[in-house]
Amino acid sequence: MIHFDIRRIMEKTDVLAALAALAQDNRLDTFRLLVRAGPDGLPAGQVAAALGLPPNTLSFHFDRLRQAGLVTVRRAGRSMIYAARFDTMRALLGYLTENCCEGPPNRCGPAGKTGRAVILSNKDGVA
Amino acid sequence: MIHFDIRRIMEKTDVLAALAALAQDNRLDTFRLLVRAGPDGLPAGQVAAALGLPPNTLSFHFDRLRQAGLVTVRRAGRSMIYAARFDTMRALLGYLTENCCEGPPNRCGPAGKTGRAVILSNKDGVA
DNA sequence: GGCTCATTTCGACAGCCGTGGAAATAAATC
DNA sequence: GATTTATTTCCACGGCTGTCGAAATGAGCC
Repeated sequence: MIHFDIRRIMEKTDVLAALAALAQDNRLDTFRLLVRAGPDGLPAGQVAAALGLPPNTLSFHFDRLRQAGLVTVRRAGRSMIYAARFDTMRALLGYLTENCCEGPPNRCGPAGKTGRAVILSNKDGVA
Repeated sequence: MIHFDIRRIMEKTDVLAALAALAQDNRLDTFRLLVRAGPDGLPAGQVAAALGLPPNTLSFHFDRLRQAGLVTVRRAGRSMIYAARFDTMRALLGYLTENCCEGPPNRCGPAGKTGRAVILSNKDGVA
């Protein structure tokens, strides 16, 4: 049996756009909300209400997310319905895993397995 | 048998910092280079040479990466040696997978399995 | 101590970002 | 067509970002 795995590898420029889109408080919240909402998405107003953002500000952020390929829009009556694009998110994770997690050898397999403790938030970054 | 999986979950603020740190051309390049270099890291000058960046500019970016917890520094003679922090990267991927990839149900399992094609870079984001 | 090499800090600058008020557009409802 | 509702576009503003020249720091070497 043959698998069609015709999946375009994400270009670095796309990755940068997606990262920049998610690297903002309100946008990350927005995207997470859409993710939880699933593929049917949510009307803009509902997101605005949930996050307590003025509609024009939110519109600005939606535009960023859309240009980064992280959400889709469709119109339903007078509402604009935004939905997360899981394919892009998956591609982003793929890129990060492949390019930013594997020295030789892969250092980003599931962490728990080895029983090694992972201490985070060492802001100084001094070893 | 008992596993010690004592791993601090990344806070949203840490996630934002890491995303912002990676969402920049030169910094993403820098980090990828360090990842490929593995846990021994690379002296700053070597990175500067590889990427063709003036040393002060690179220093600026290293600082961002360090504050985001994505790299460590140690001094060796007169060189500063930077190394990628795989634990942070792993935590970031964990956060993104959990918070930005699972609607109900998880939509970010490995893509190829279903044979579904994944078309990317639809900049318009119109379905 | 003086000299050189590696890197960081300082200071300045143009440009992008996030925000929100006000006006414009788009669609339903009467 | 007029009104209401949902959302976007326009505009302006303060603040942060990325860059780089110039000076400062730090470490090895003679």
